[in-house]
Amino acid sequence: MSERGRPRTFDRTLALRCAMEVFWARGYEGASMSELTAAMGINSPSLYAAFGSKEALFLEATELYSRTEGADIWLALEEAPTARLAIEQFLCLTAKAYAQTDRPQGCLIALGALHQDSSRGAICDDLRRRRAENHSALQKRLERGVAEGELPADFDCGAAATFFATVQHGMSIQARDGASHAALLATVAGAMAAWKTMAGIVAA
Amino acid sequence: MSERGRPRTFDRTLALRCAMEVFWARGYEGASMSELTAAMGINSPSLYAAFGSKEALFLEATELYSRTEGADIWLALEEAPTARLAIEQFLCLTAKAYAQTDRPQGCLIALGALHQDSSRGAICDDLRRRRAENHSALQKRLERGVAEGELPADFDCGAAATFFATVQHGMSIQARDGASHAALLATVAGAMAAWKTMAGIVAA
DNA sequence: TCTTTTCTGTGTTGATCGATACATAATTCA
DNA sequence: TGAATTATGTATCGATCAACACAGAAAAGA
Repeated sequence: MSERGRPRTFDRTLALRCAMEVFWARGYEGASMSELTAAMGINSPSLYAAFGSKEALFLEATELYSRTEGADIWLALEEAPTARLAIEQFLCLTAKAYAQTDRPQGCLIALGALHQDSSRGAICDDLRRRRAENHSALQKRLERGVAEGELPADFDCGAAATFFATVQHGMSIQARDGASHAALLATVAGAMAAWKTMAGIVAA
Repeated sequence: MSERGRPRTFDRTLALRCAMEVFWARGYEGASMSELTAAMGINSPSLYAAFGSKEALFLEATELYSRTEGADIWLALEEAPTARLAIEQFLCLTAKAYAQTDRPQGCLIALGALHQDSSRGAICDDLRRRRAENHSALQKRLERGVAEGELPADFDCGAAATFFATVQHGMSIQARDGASHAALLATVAGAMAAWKTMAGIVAA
């Protein structure tokens, strides 16, 4: 915990947030070191001293993204009184977040590194793991709905979680195409229209 | 139509198909010239003589992709007897295509260039235009369903087209995560579960 | 004050990027 | 056959990539 040596002249967390925005807008390999250092307001050696490598910086940036940008969405999923409201809140908050124009559109975790490359397997694996965690969170919330009697016992929580996660991923591409909040809500409405049938048919 | 000069020693169409697969797997900027020339079996000057530039090659590759890989999906959309079957076929054929393991997973047009960059606006614009065309094709098929009395007059064809197009885009990411055919069909089932509600609520 | 430690800015590294110069080979036209 | 034309292979081009060497600057401990 000592502070020997020359102190850092930049805010590490703030610099990380700037890096996150660059990765968010450009993707992992689309973000060049010069673009990153320019956005962070530091020189390349300072970046490497503070974060290790471009790859390590990206992993820290996605971790920050998960903790900040995605927090309210996944919190709402847990705290909504019913599974149906949980999914609806989850999708509506996604639509709201993806439509904001003061930041990159869509999701860093969904779009950050879709093209596998031998040299960046760790990046792809990390994002894939986070997407799998999101799917798991959806599935668990649905299973809670089953346990609480809201959904029928034979409701296929895994398949439903896959569907809603896929809709959210599609919304990232939709947002990248410049979709408005209203257009994203049209997708949400479509996804929620499936709810009644999914829960009902199995129950009937 | 003359054939003056030394004849080309490679099959231009075959080389283009190889380039298409590289772009499909790696994305536009993820595909390097050395990777492209290796896959095409030619040297860099031959590539530039035959196609002009990396950007022009990509545009030709996406055109080939549209005409070949996507053809049956969009043909089924037009030829299905009802709008409902058209959408179902559209999604089922998508699931089948995206799950094939002998080619890259997901859609080249959906995933080819998601990260806007000043130096490749033409690429993004072209793919965005093709995605908009796909949305338009879905909307027109739904409007035909309205005209033919299958769907209520006030059915929101634009919103529904947005929803189904978004589901298809999400399936590209799902496929990139290694989803099986069955997993993709779970998403299709979810999307089709929305149909009854979407058509019914408006009609009621 | 002096040593140690850590950070900063300049400048540069080898590798790779997309794209070509150039000489040669292979074909058509005259 | 010879001139014109086009493709091929080798060998690069300048620019940019991610990453780092190095010397000087700024702090703490002695």
